[in-house]
Amino acid sequence: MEKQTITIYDVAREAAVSMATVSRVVNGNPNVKPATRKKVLEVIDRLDYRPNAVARGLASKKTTTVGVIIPDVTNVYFSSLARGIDDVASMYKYNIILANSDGNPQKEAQVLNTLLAKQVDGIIFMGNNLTDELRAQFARAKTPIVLAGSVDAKNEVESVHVDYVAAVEEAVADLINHGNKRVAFITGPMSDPINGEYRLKGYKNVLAKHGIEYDPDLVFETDYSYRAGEVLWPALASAKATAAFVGDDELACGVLNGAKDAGVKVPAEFEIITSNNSKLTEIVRPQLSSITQPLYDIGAVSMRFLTKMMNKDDMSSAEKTIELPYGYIKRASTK
Amino acid sequence: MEKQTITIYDVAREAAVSMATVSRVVNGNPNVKPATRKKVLEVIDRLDYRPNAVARGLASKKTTTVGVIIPDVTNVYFSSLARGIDDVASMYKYNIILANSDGNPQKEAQVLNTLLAKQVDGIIFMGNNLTDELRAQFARAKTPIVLAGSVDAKNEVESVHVDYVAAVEEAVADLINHGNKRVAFITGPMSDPINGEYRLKGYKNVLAKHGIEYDPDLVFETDYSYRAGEVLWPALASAKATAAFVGDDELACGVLNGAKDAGVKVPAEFEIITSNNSKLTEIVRPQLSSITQPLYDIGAVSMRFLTKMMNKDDMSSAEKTIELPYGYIKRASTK
DNA sequence: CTGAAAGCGCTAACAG
DNA sequence: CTGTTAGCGCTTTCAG
Repeated sequence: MEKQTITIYDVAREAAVSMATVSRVVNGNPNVKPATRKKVLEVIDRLDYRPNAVARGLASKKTTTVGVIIPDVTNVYFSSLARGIDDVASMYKYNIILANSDGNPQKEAQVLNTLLAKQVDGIIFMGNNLTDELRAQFARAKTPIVLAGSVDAKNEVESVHVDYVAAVEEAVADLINHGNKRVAFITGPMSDPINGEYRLKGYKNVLAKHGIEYDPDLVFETDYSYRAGEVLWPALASAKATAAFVGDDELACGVLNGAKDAGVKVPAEFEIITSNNSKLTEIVRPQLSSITQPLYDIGAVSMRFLTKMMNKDDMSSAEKTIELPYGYIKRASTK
Repeated sequence: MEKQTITIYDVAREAAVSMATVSRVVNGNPNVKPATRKKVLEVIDRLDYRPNAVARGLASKKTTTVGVIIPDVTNVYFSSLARGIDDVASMYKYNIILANSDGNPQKEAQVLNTLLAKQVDGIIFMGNNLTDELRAQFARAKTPIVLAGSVDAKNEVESVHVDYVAAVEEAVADLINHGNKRVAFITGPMSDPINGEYRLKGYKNVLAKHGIEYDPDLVFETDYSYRAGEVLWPALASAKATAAFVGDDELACGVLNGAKDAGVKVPAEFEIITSNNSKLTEIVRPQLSSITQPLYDIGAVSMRFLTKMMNKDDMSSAEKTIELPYGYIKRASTK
């Protein structure tokens, strides 16, 4: 019942060379005579030798694995990022340790700790709200970190995302150009700077640009759920909103269905623009017009960025923030 | 610029004890005098010492990380399982290395290899179709493995899932009881035994039980996509189907919308039952009746199962297969 | 209850 | 081009 692990030493003995040589061929070091390389390779194959990555990690101080902190894999927004991350990670021979945090600062801190204990070479963080404590922990850790699809309000840690301000400006401007004077602003928690800072700023900007006064009654802060949107209609109606910008697709589907269930015609009587262009936007009827974000790419670029940071210790020259282009797709929920 | 890592040795020196003692307190070994424990703890705290999990892994031959092979995190079915897995994993102090395989046998084999190289303590595999080669690789590896929400047609590998045969029987029986004589069977690839073997068997069973002849024209093998379902209506119509069992929610949404767009009334003229009860079922109109599977629980139970396997080497007594109960929820897409 | 010492399997100088 | 020799940081007997 023993777990007869065969080691580099076994290979060395069988091939009648030193461990160093075996190590060299395993790591593709060119300084090995083709003949001996061939011999070693044969033995490796015969013995079915598989290098122990843990030992290698201890000796080389590199684990070729990166930690990924995600609020919830079940959320398509984040899982899309995660997919992008994993794809380029494996492209660069890295593996991903995935940990759900529920956006809970306590869990995030805890997870970050075990990730560091496991000696990950880098970390990708997705989270709505970067607390000061966490930022401090990041600073202390000498491990490269990048925020994916998230922002650091204080801009201290590197990140990749889209220009949320501009995206919202464009969306809301469209709504206003359709004649809407009262456009609702519906998002998740304002504690997330994406909502409370950038998107809101964009919203206010366009309003000002069009000489419309900002009315707090048109701002709805909810959580990111279908249900939250579904029950929102009465409130929207009494606020006399005739259109809405929504910060999340699931939430938008709820708003849409809530309105429809109340007999409201979309887009004739009420227009909706959502933010993530996930599959949901095409599944509901009418299909939702949406800001488009290159979710997969944000993940992919984040990981690519991280690989660069993990290679050179000198990143001083590079920008801390990478902004990817957003877009807009018109569907049937707007005129 | 140096990465001043502080080790167990530093702690030992500062606390004026041996490494062994430090190790004991770190690992909660009771054989330490409270006084010395306290002293060590203080030093650990003062030095901000964090045990190196890699070194620990090498010495103890346990990494407290398990590998998770998933077709695509972006798919809600699988990400739900993954969430369940991660939650109980972290409950047991394990971390997850998550790797996407796209259900591609080659990638699966490759990923499995690197997972083993990284000395994971166990593996959870989600995949549609377990090839013989992979099964062989599993057998060779001395690492515990369990299939989550997936089946091994040959029943050699431990797994947890629902009774697919019975679930489909129930769903289709319901449709037949509503007077439907021609019920379509729409699923993803038949190469997945869940579809080609279990579900299809369930479908045929009920048909037989109700004296209805099996008609291959009513069987639609597509891929798991919204689009695939959307374009299916013409074929369904010409096959004279009046109801359908669908093996995937996204696919079902496509079928539903395709039918609706063709002016078909659901459920009056066409009934639909889908299989995974994901959020999608509640977002479309009419909402979809669905078989319910405890996805999160399947993941959670799989991981729990795995922890048991990782602890005792003796698993001979236990069942290889854990079957979780499925359910059925009636919504508006059936009469 | 505590310490000494031998590795875990591999990489990385450093010689040659 | 190849071998020797130290470790990497921690766990784990084995003594005492």
